[in-house]
Amino acid sequence: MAPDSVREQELAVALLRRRGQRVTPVRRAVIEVLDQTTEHLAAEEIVLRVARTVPGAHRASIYRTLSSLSEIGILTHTHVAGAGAVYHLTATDRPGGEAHAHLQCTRCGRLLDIPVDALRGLARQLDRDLGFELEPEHAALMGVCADCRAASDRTG
Amino acid sequence: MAPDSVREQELAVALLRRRGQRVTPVRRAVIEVLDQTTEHLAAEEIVLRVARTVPGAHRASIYRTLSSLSEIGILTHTHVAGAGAVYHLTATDRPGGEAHAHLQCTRCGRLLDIPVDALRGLARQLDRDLGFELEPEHAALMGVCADCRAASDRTG
DNA sequence: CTGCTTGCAAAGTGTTTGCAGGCCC
DNA sequence: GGGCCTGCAAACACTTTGCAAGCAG
Repeated sequence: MAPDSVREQELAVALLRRRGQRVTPVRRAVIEVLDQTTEHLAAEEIVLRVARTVPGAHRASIYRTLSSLSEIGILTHTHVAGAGAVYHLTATDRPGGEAHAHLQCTRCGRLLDIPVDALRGLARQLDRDLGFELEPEHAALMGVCADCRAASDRTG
Repeated sequence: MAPDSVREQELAVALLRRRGQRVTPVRRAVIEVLDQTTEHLAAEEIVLRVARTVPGAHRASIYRTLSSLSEIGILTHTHVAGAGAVYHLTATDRPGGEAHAHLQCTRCGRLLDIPVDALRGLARQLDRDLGFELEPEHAALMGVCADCRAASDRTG
């Protein structure tokens, strides 16, 4: 495991403590699982992976953990069509961990990341016009990805 | 019922026929329910309202209808956090039926409409950079609404 | 020790599916 | 009449909840 990862996990753990939350094996495991990937994992997938290090860990505890960690801001979750919520560590300075927004293809369901900067203009506009504070990381924009467009061009 | 509504429904029915789909009481009822409101209705709410005109209508049939009508393009659905999908008639020229995108508040869950024009610039950018065709009506952007921001300003 | 967290089981919500019969066209 | 749609019931996927025991601090 890269030193960066260890540091990342410790930061998260420290944040937990600072918020008066307890550091338990389940919580450590959830953080570790999410720290070991840049993917967006569904709760069920996290359950599976946590089971590898904490065999007894129960589904419900993990859901509760995901919820607590999201509240504190350690995790970010996005609701995607057809798959419930997906989770990832809130972006920090770790490599590949830049803040990003999400695009989802309505045809193939694939999830794409885009830099939050792409939404900066829109965010400013919504704030100015409606007083709405956009949370770009939380955004899930739907549409048709390049591959699926190409496919339908061929089909007619 | 306004003449506009009647015409709107007939357009939908005609479109159904044109696509070789059958026009049944359940389908008529679903279209009628959605035509009588500008709200975004959850499937379950549609089930309730359809029951008023077609008492025997079954949940499953209505879900299947919602899915068929969405495929044809008569309906548009948006996935919202914590409430599954919400449906509305695809925007046409009817009053209050302009195409719109959706904002959802992460605090209070409220759904706000914004004109699709607000996303025009972003859509162009995504198309140019990624070949991604944004479907603005399908978009559900998350953030904090003005009311909730005001509330948290007060609370600290 | 105190009480936040966990494990367990069951219920809850939202949606889908297989099948036989019914109705639209 | 042929076959798309419907009603029914059960299954499904995802998540939440009440409770007693356990462990972190």
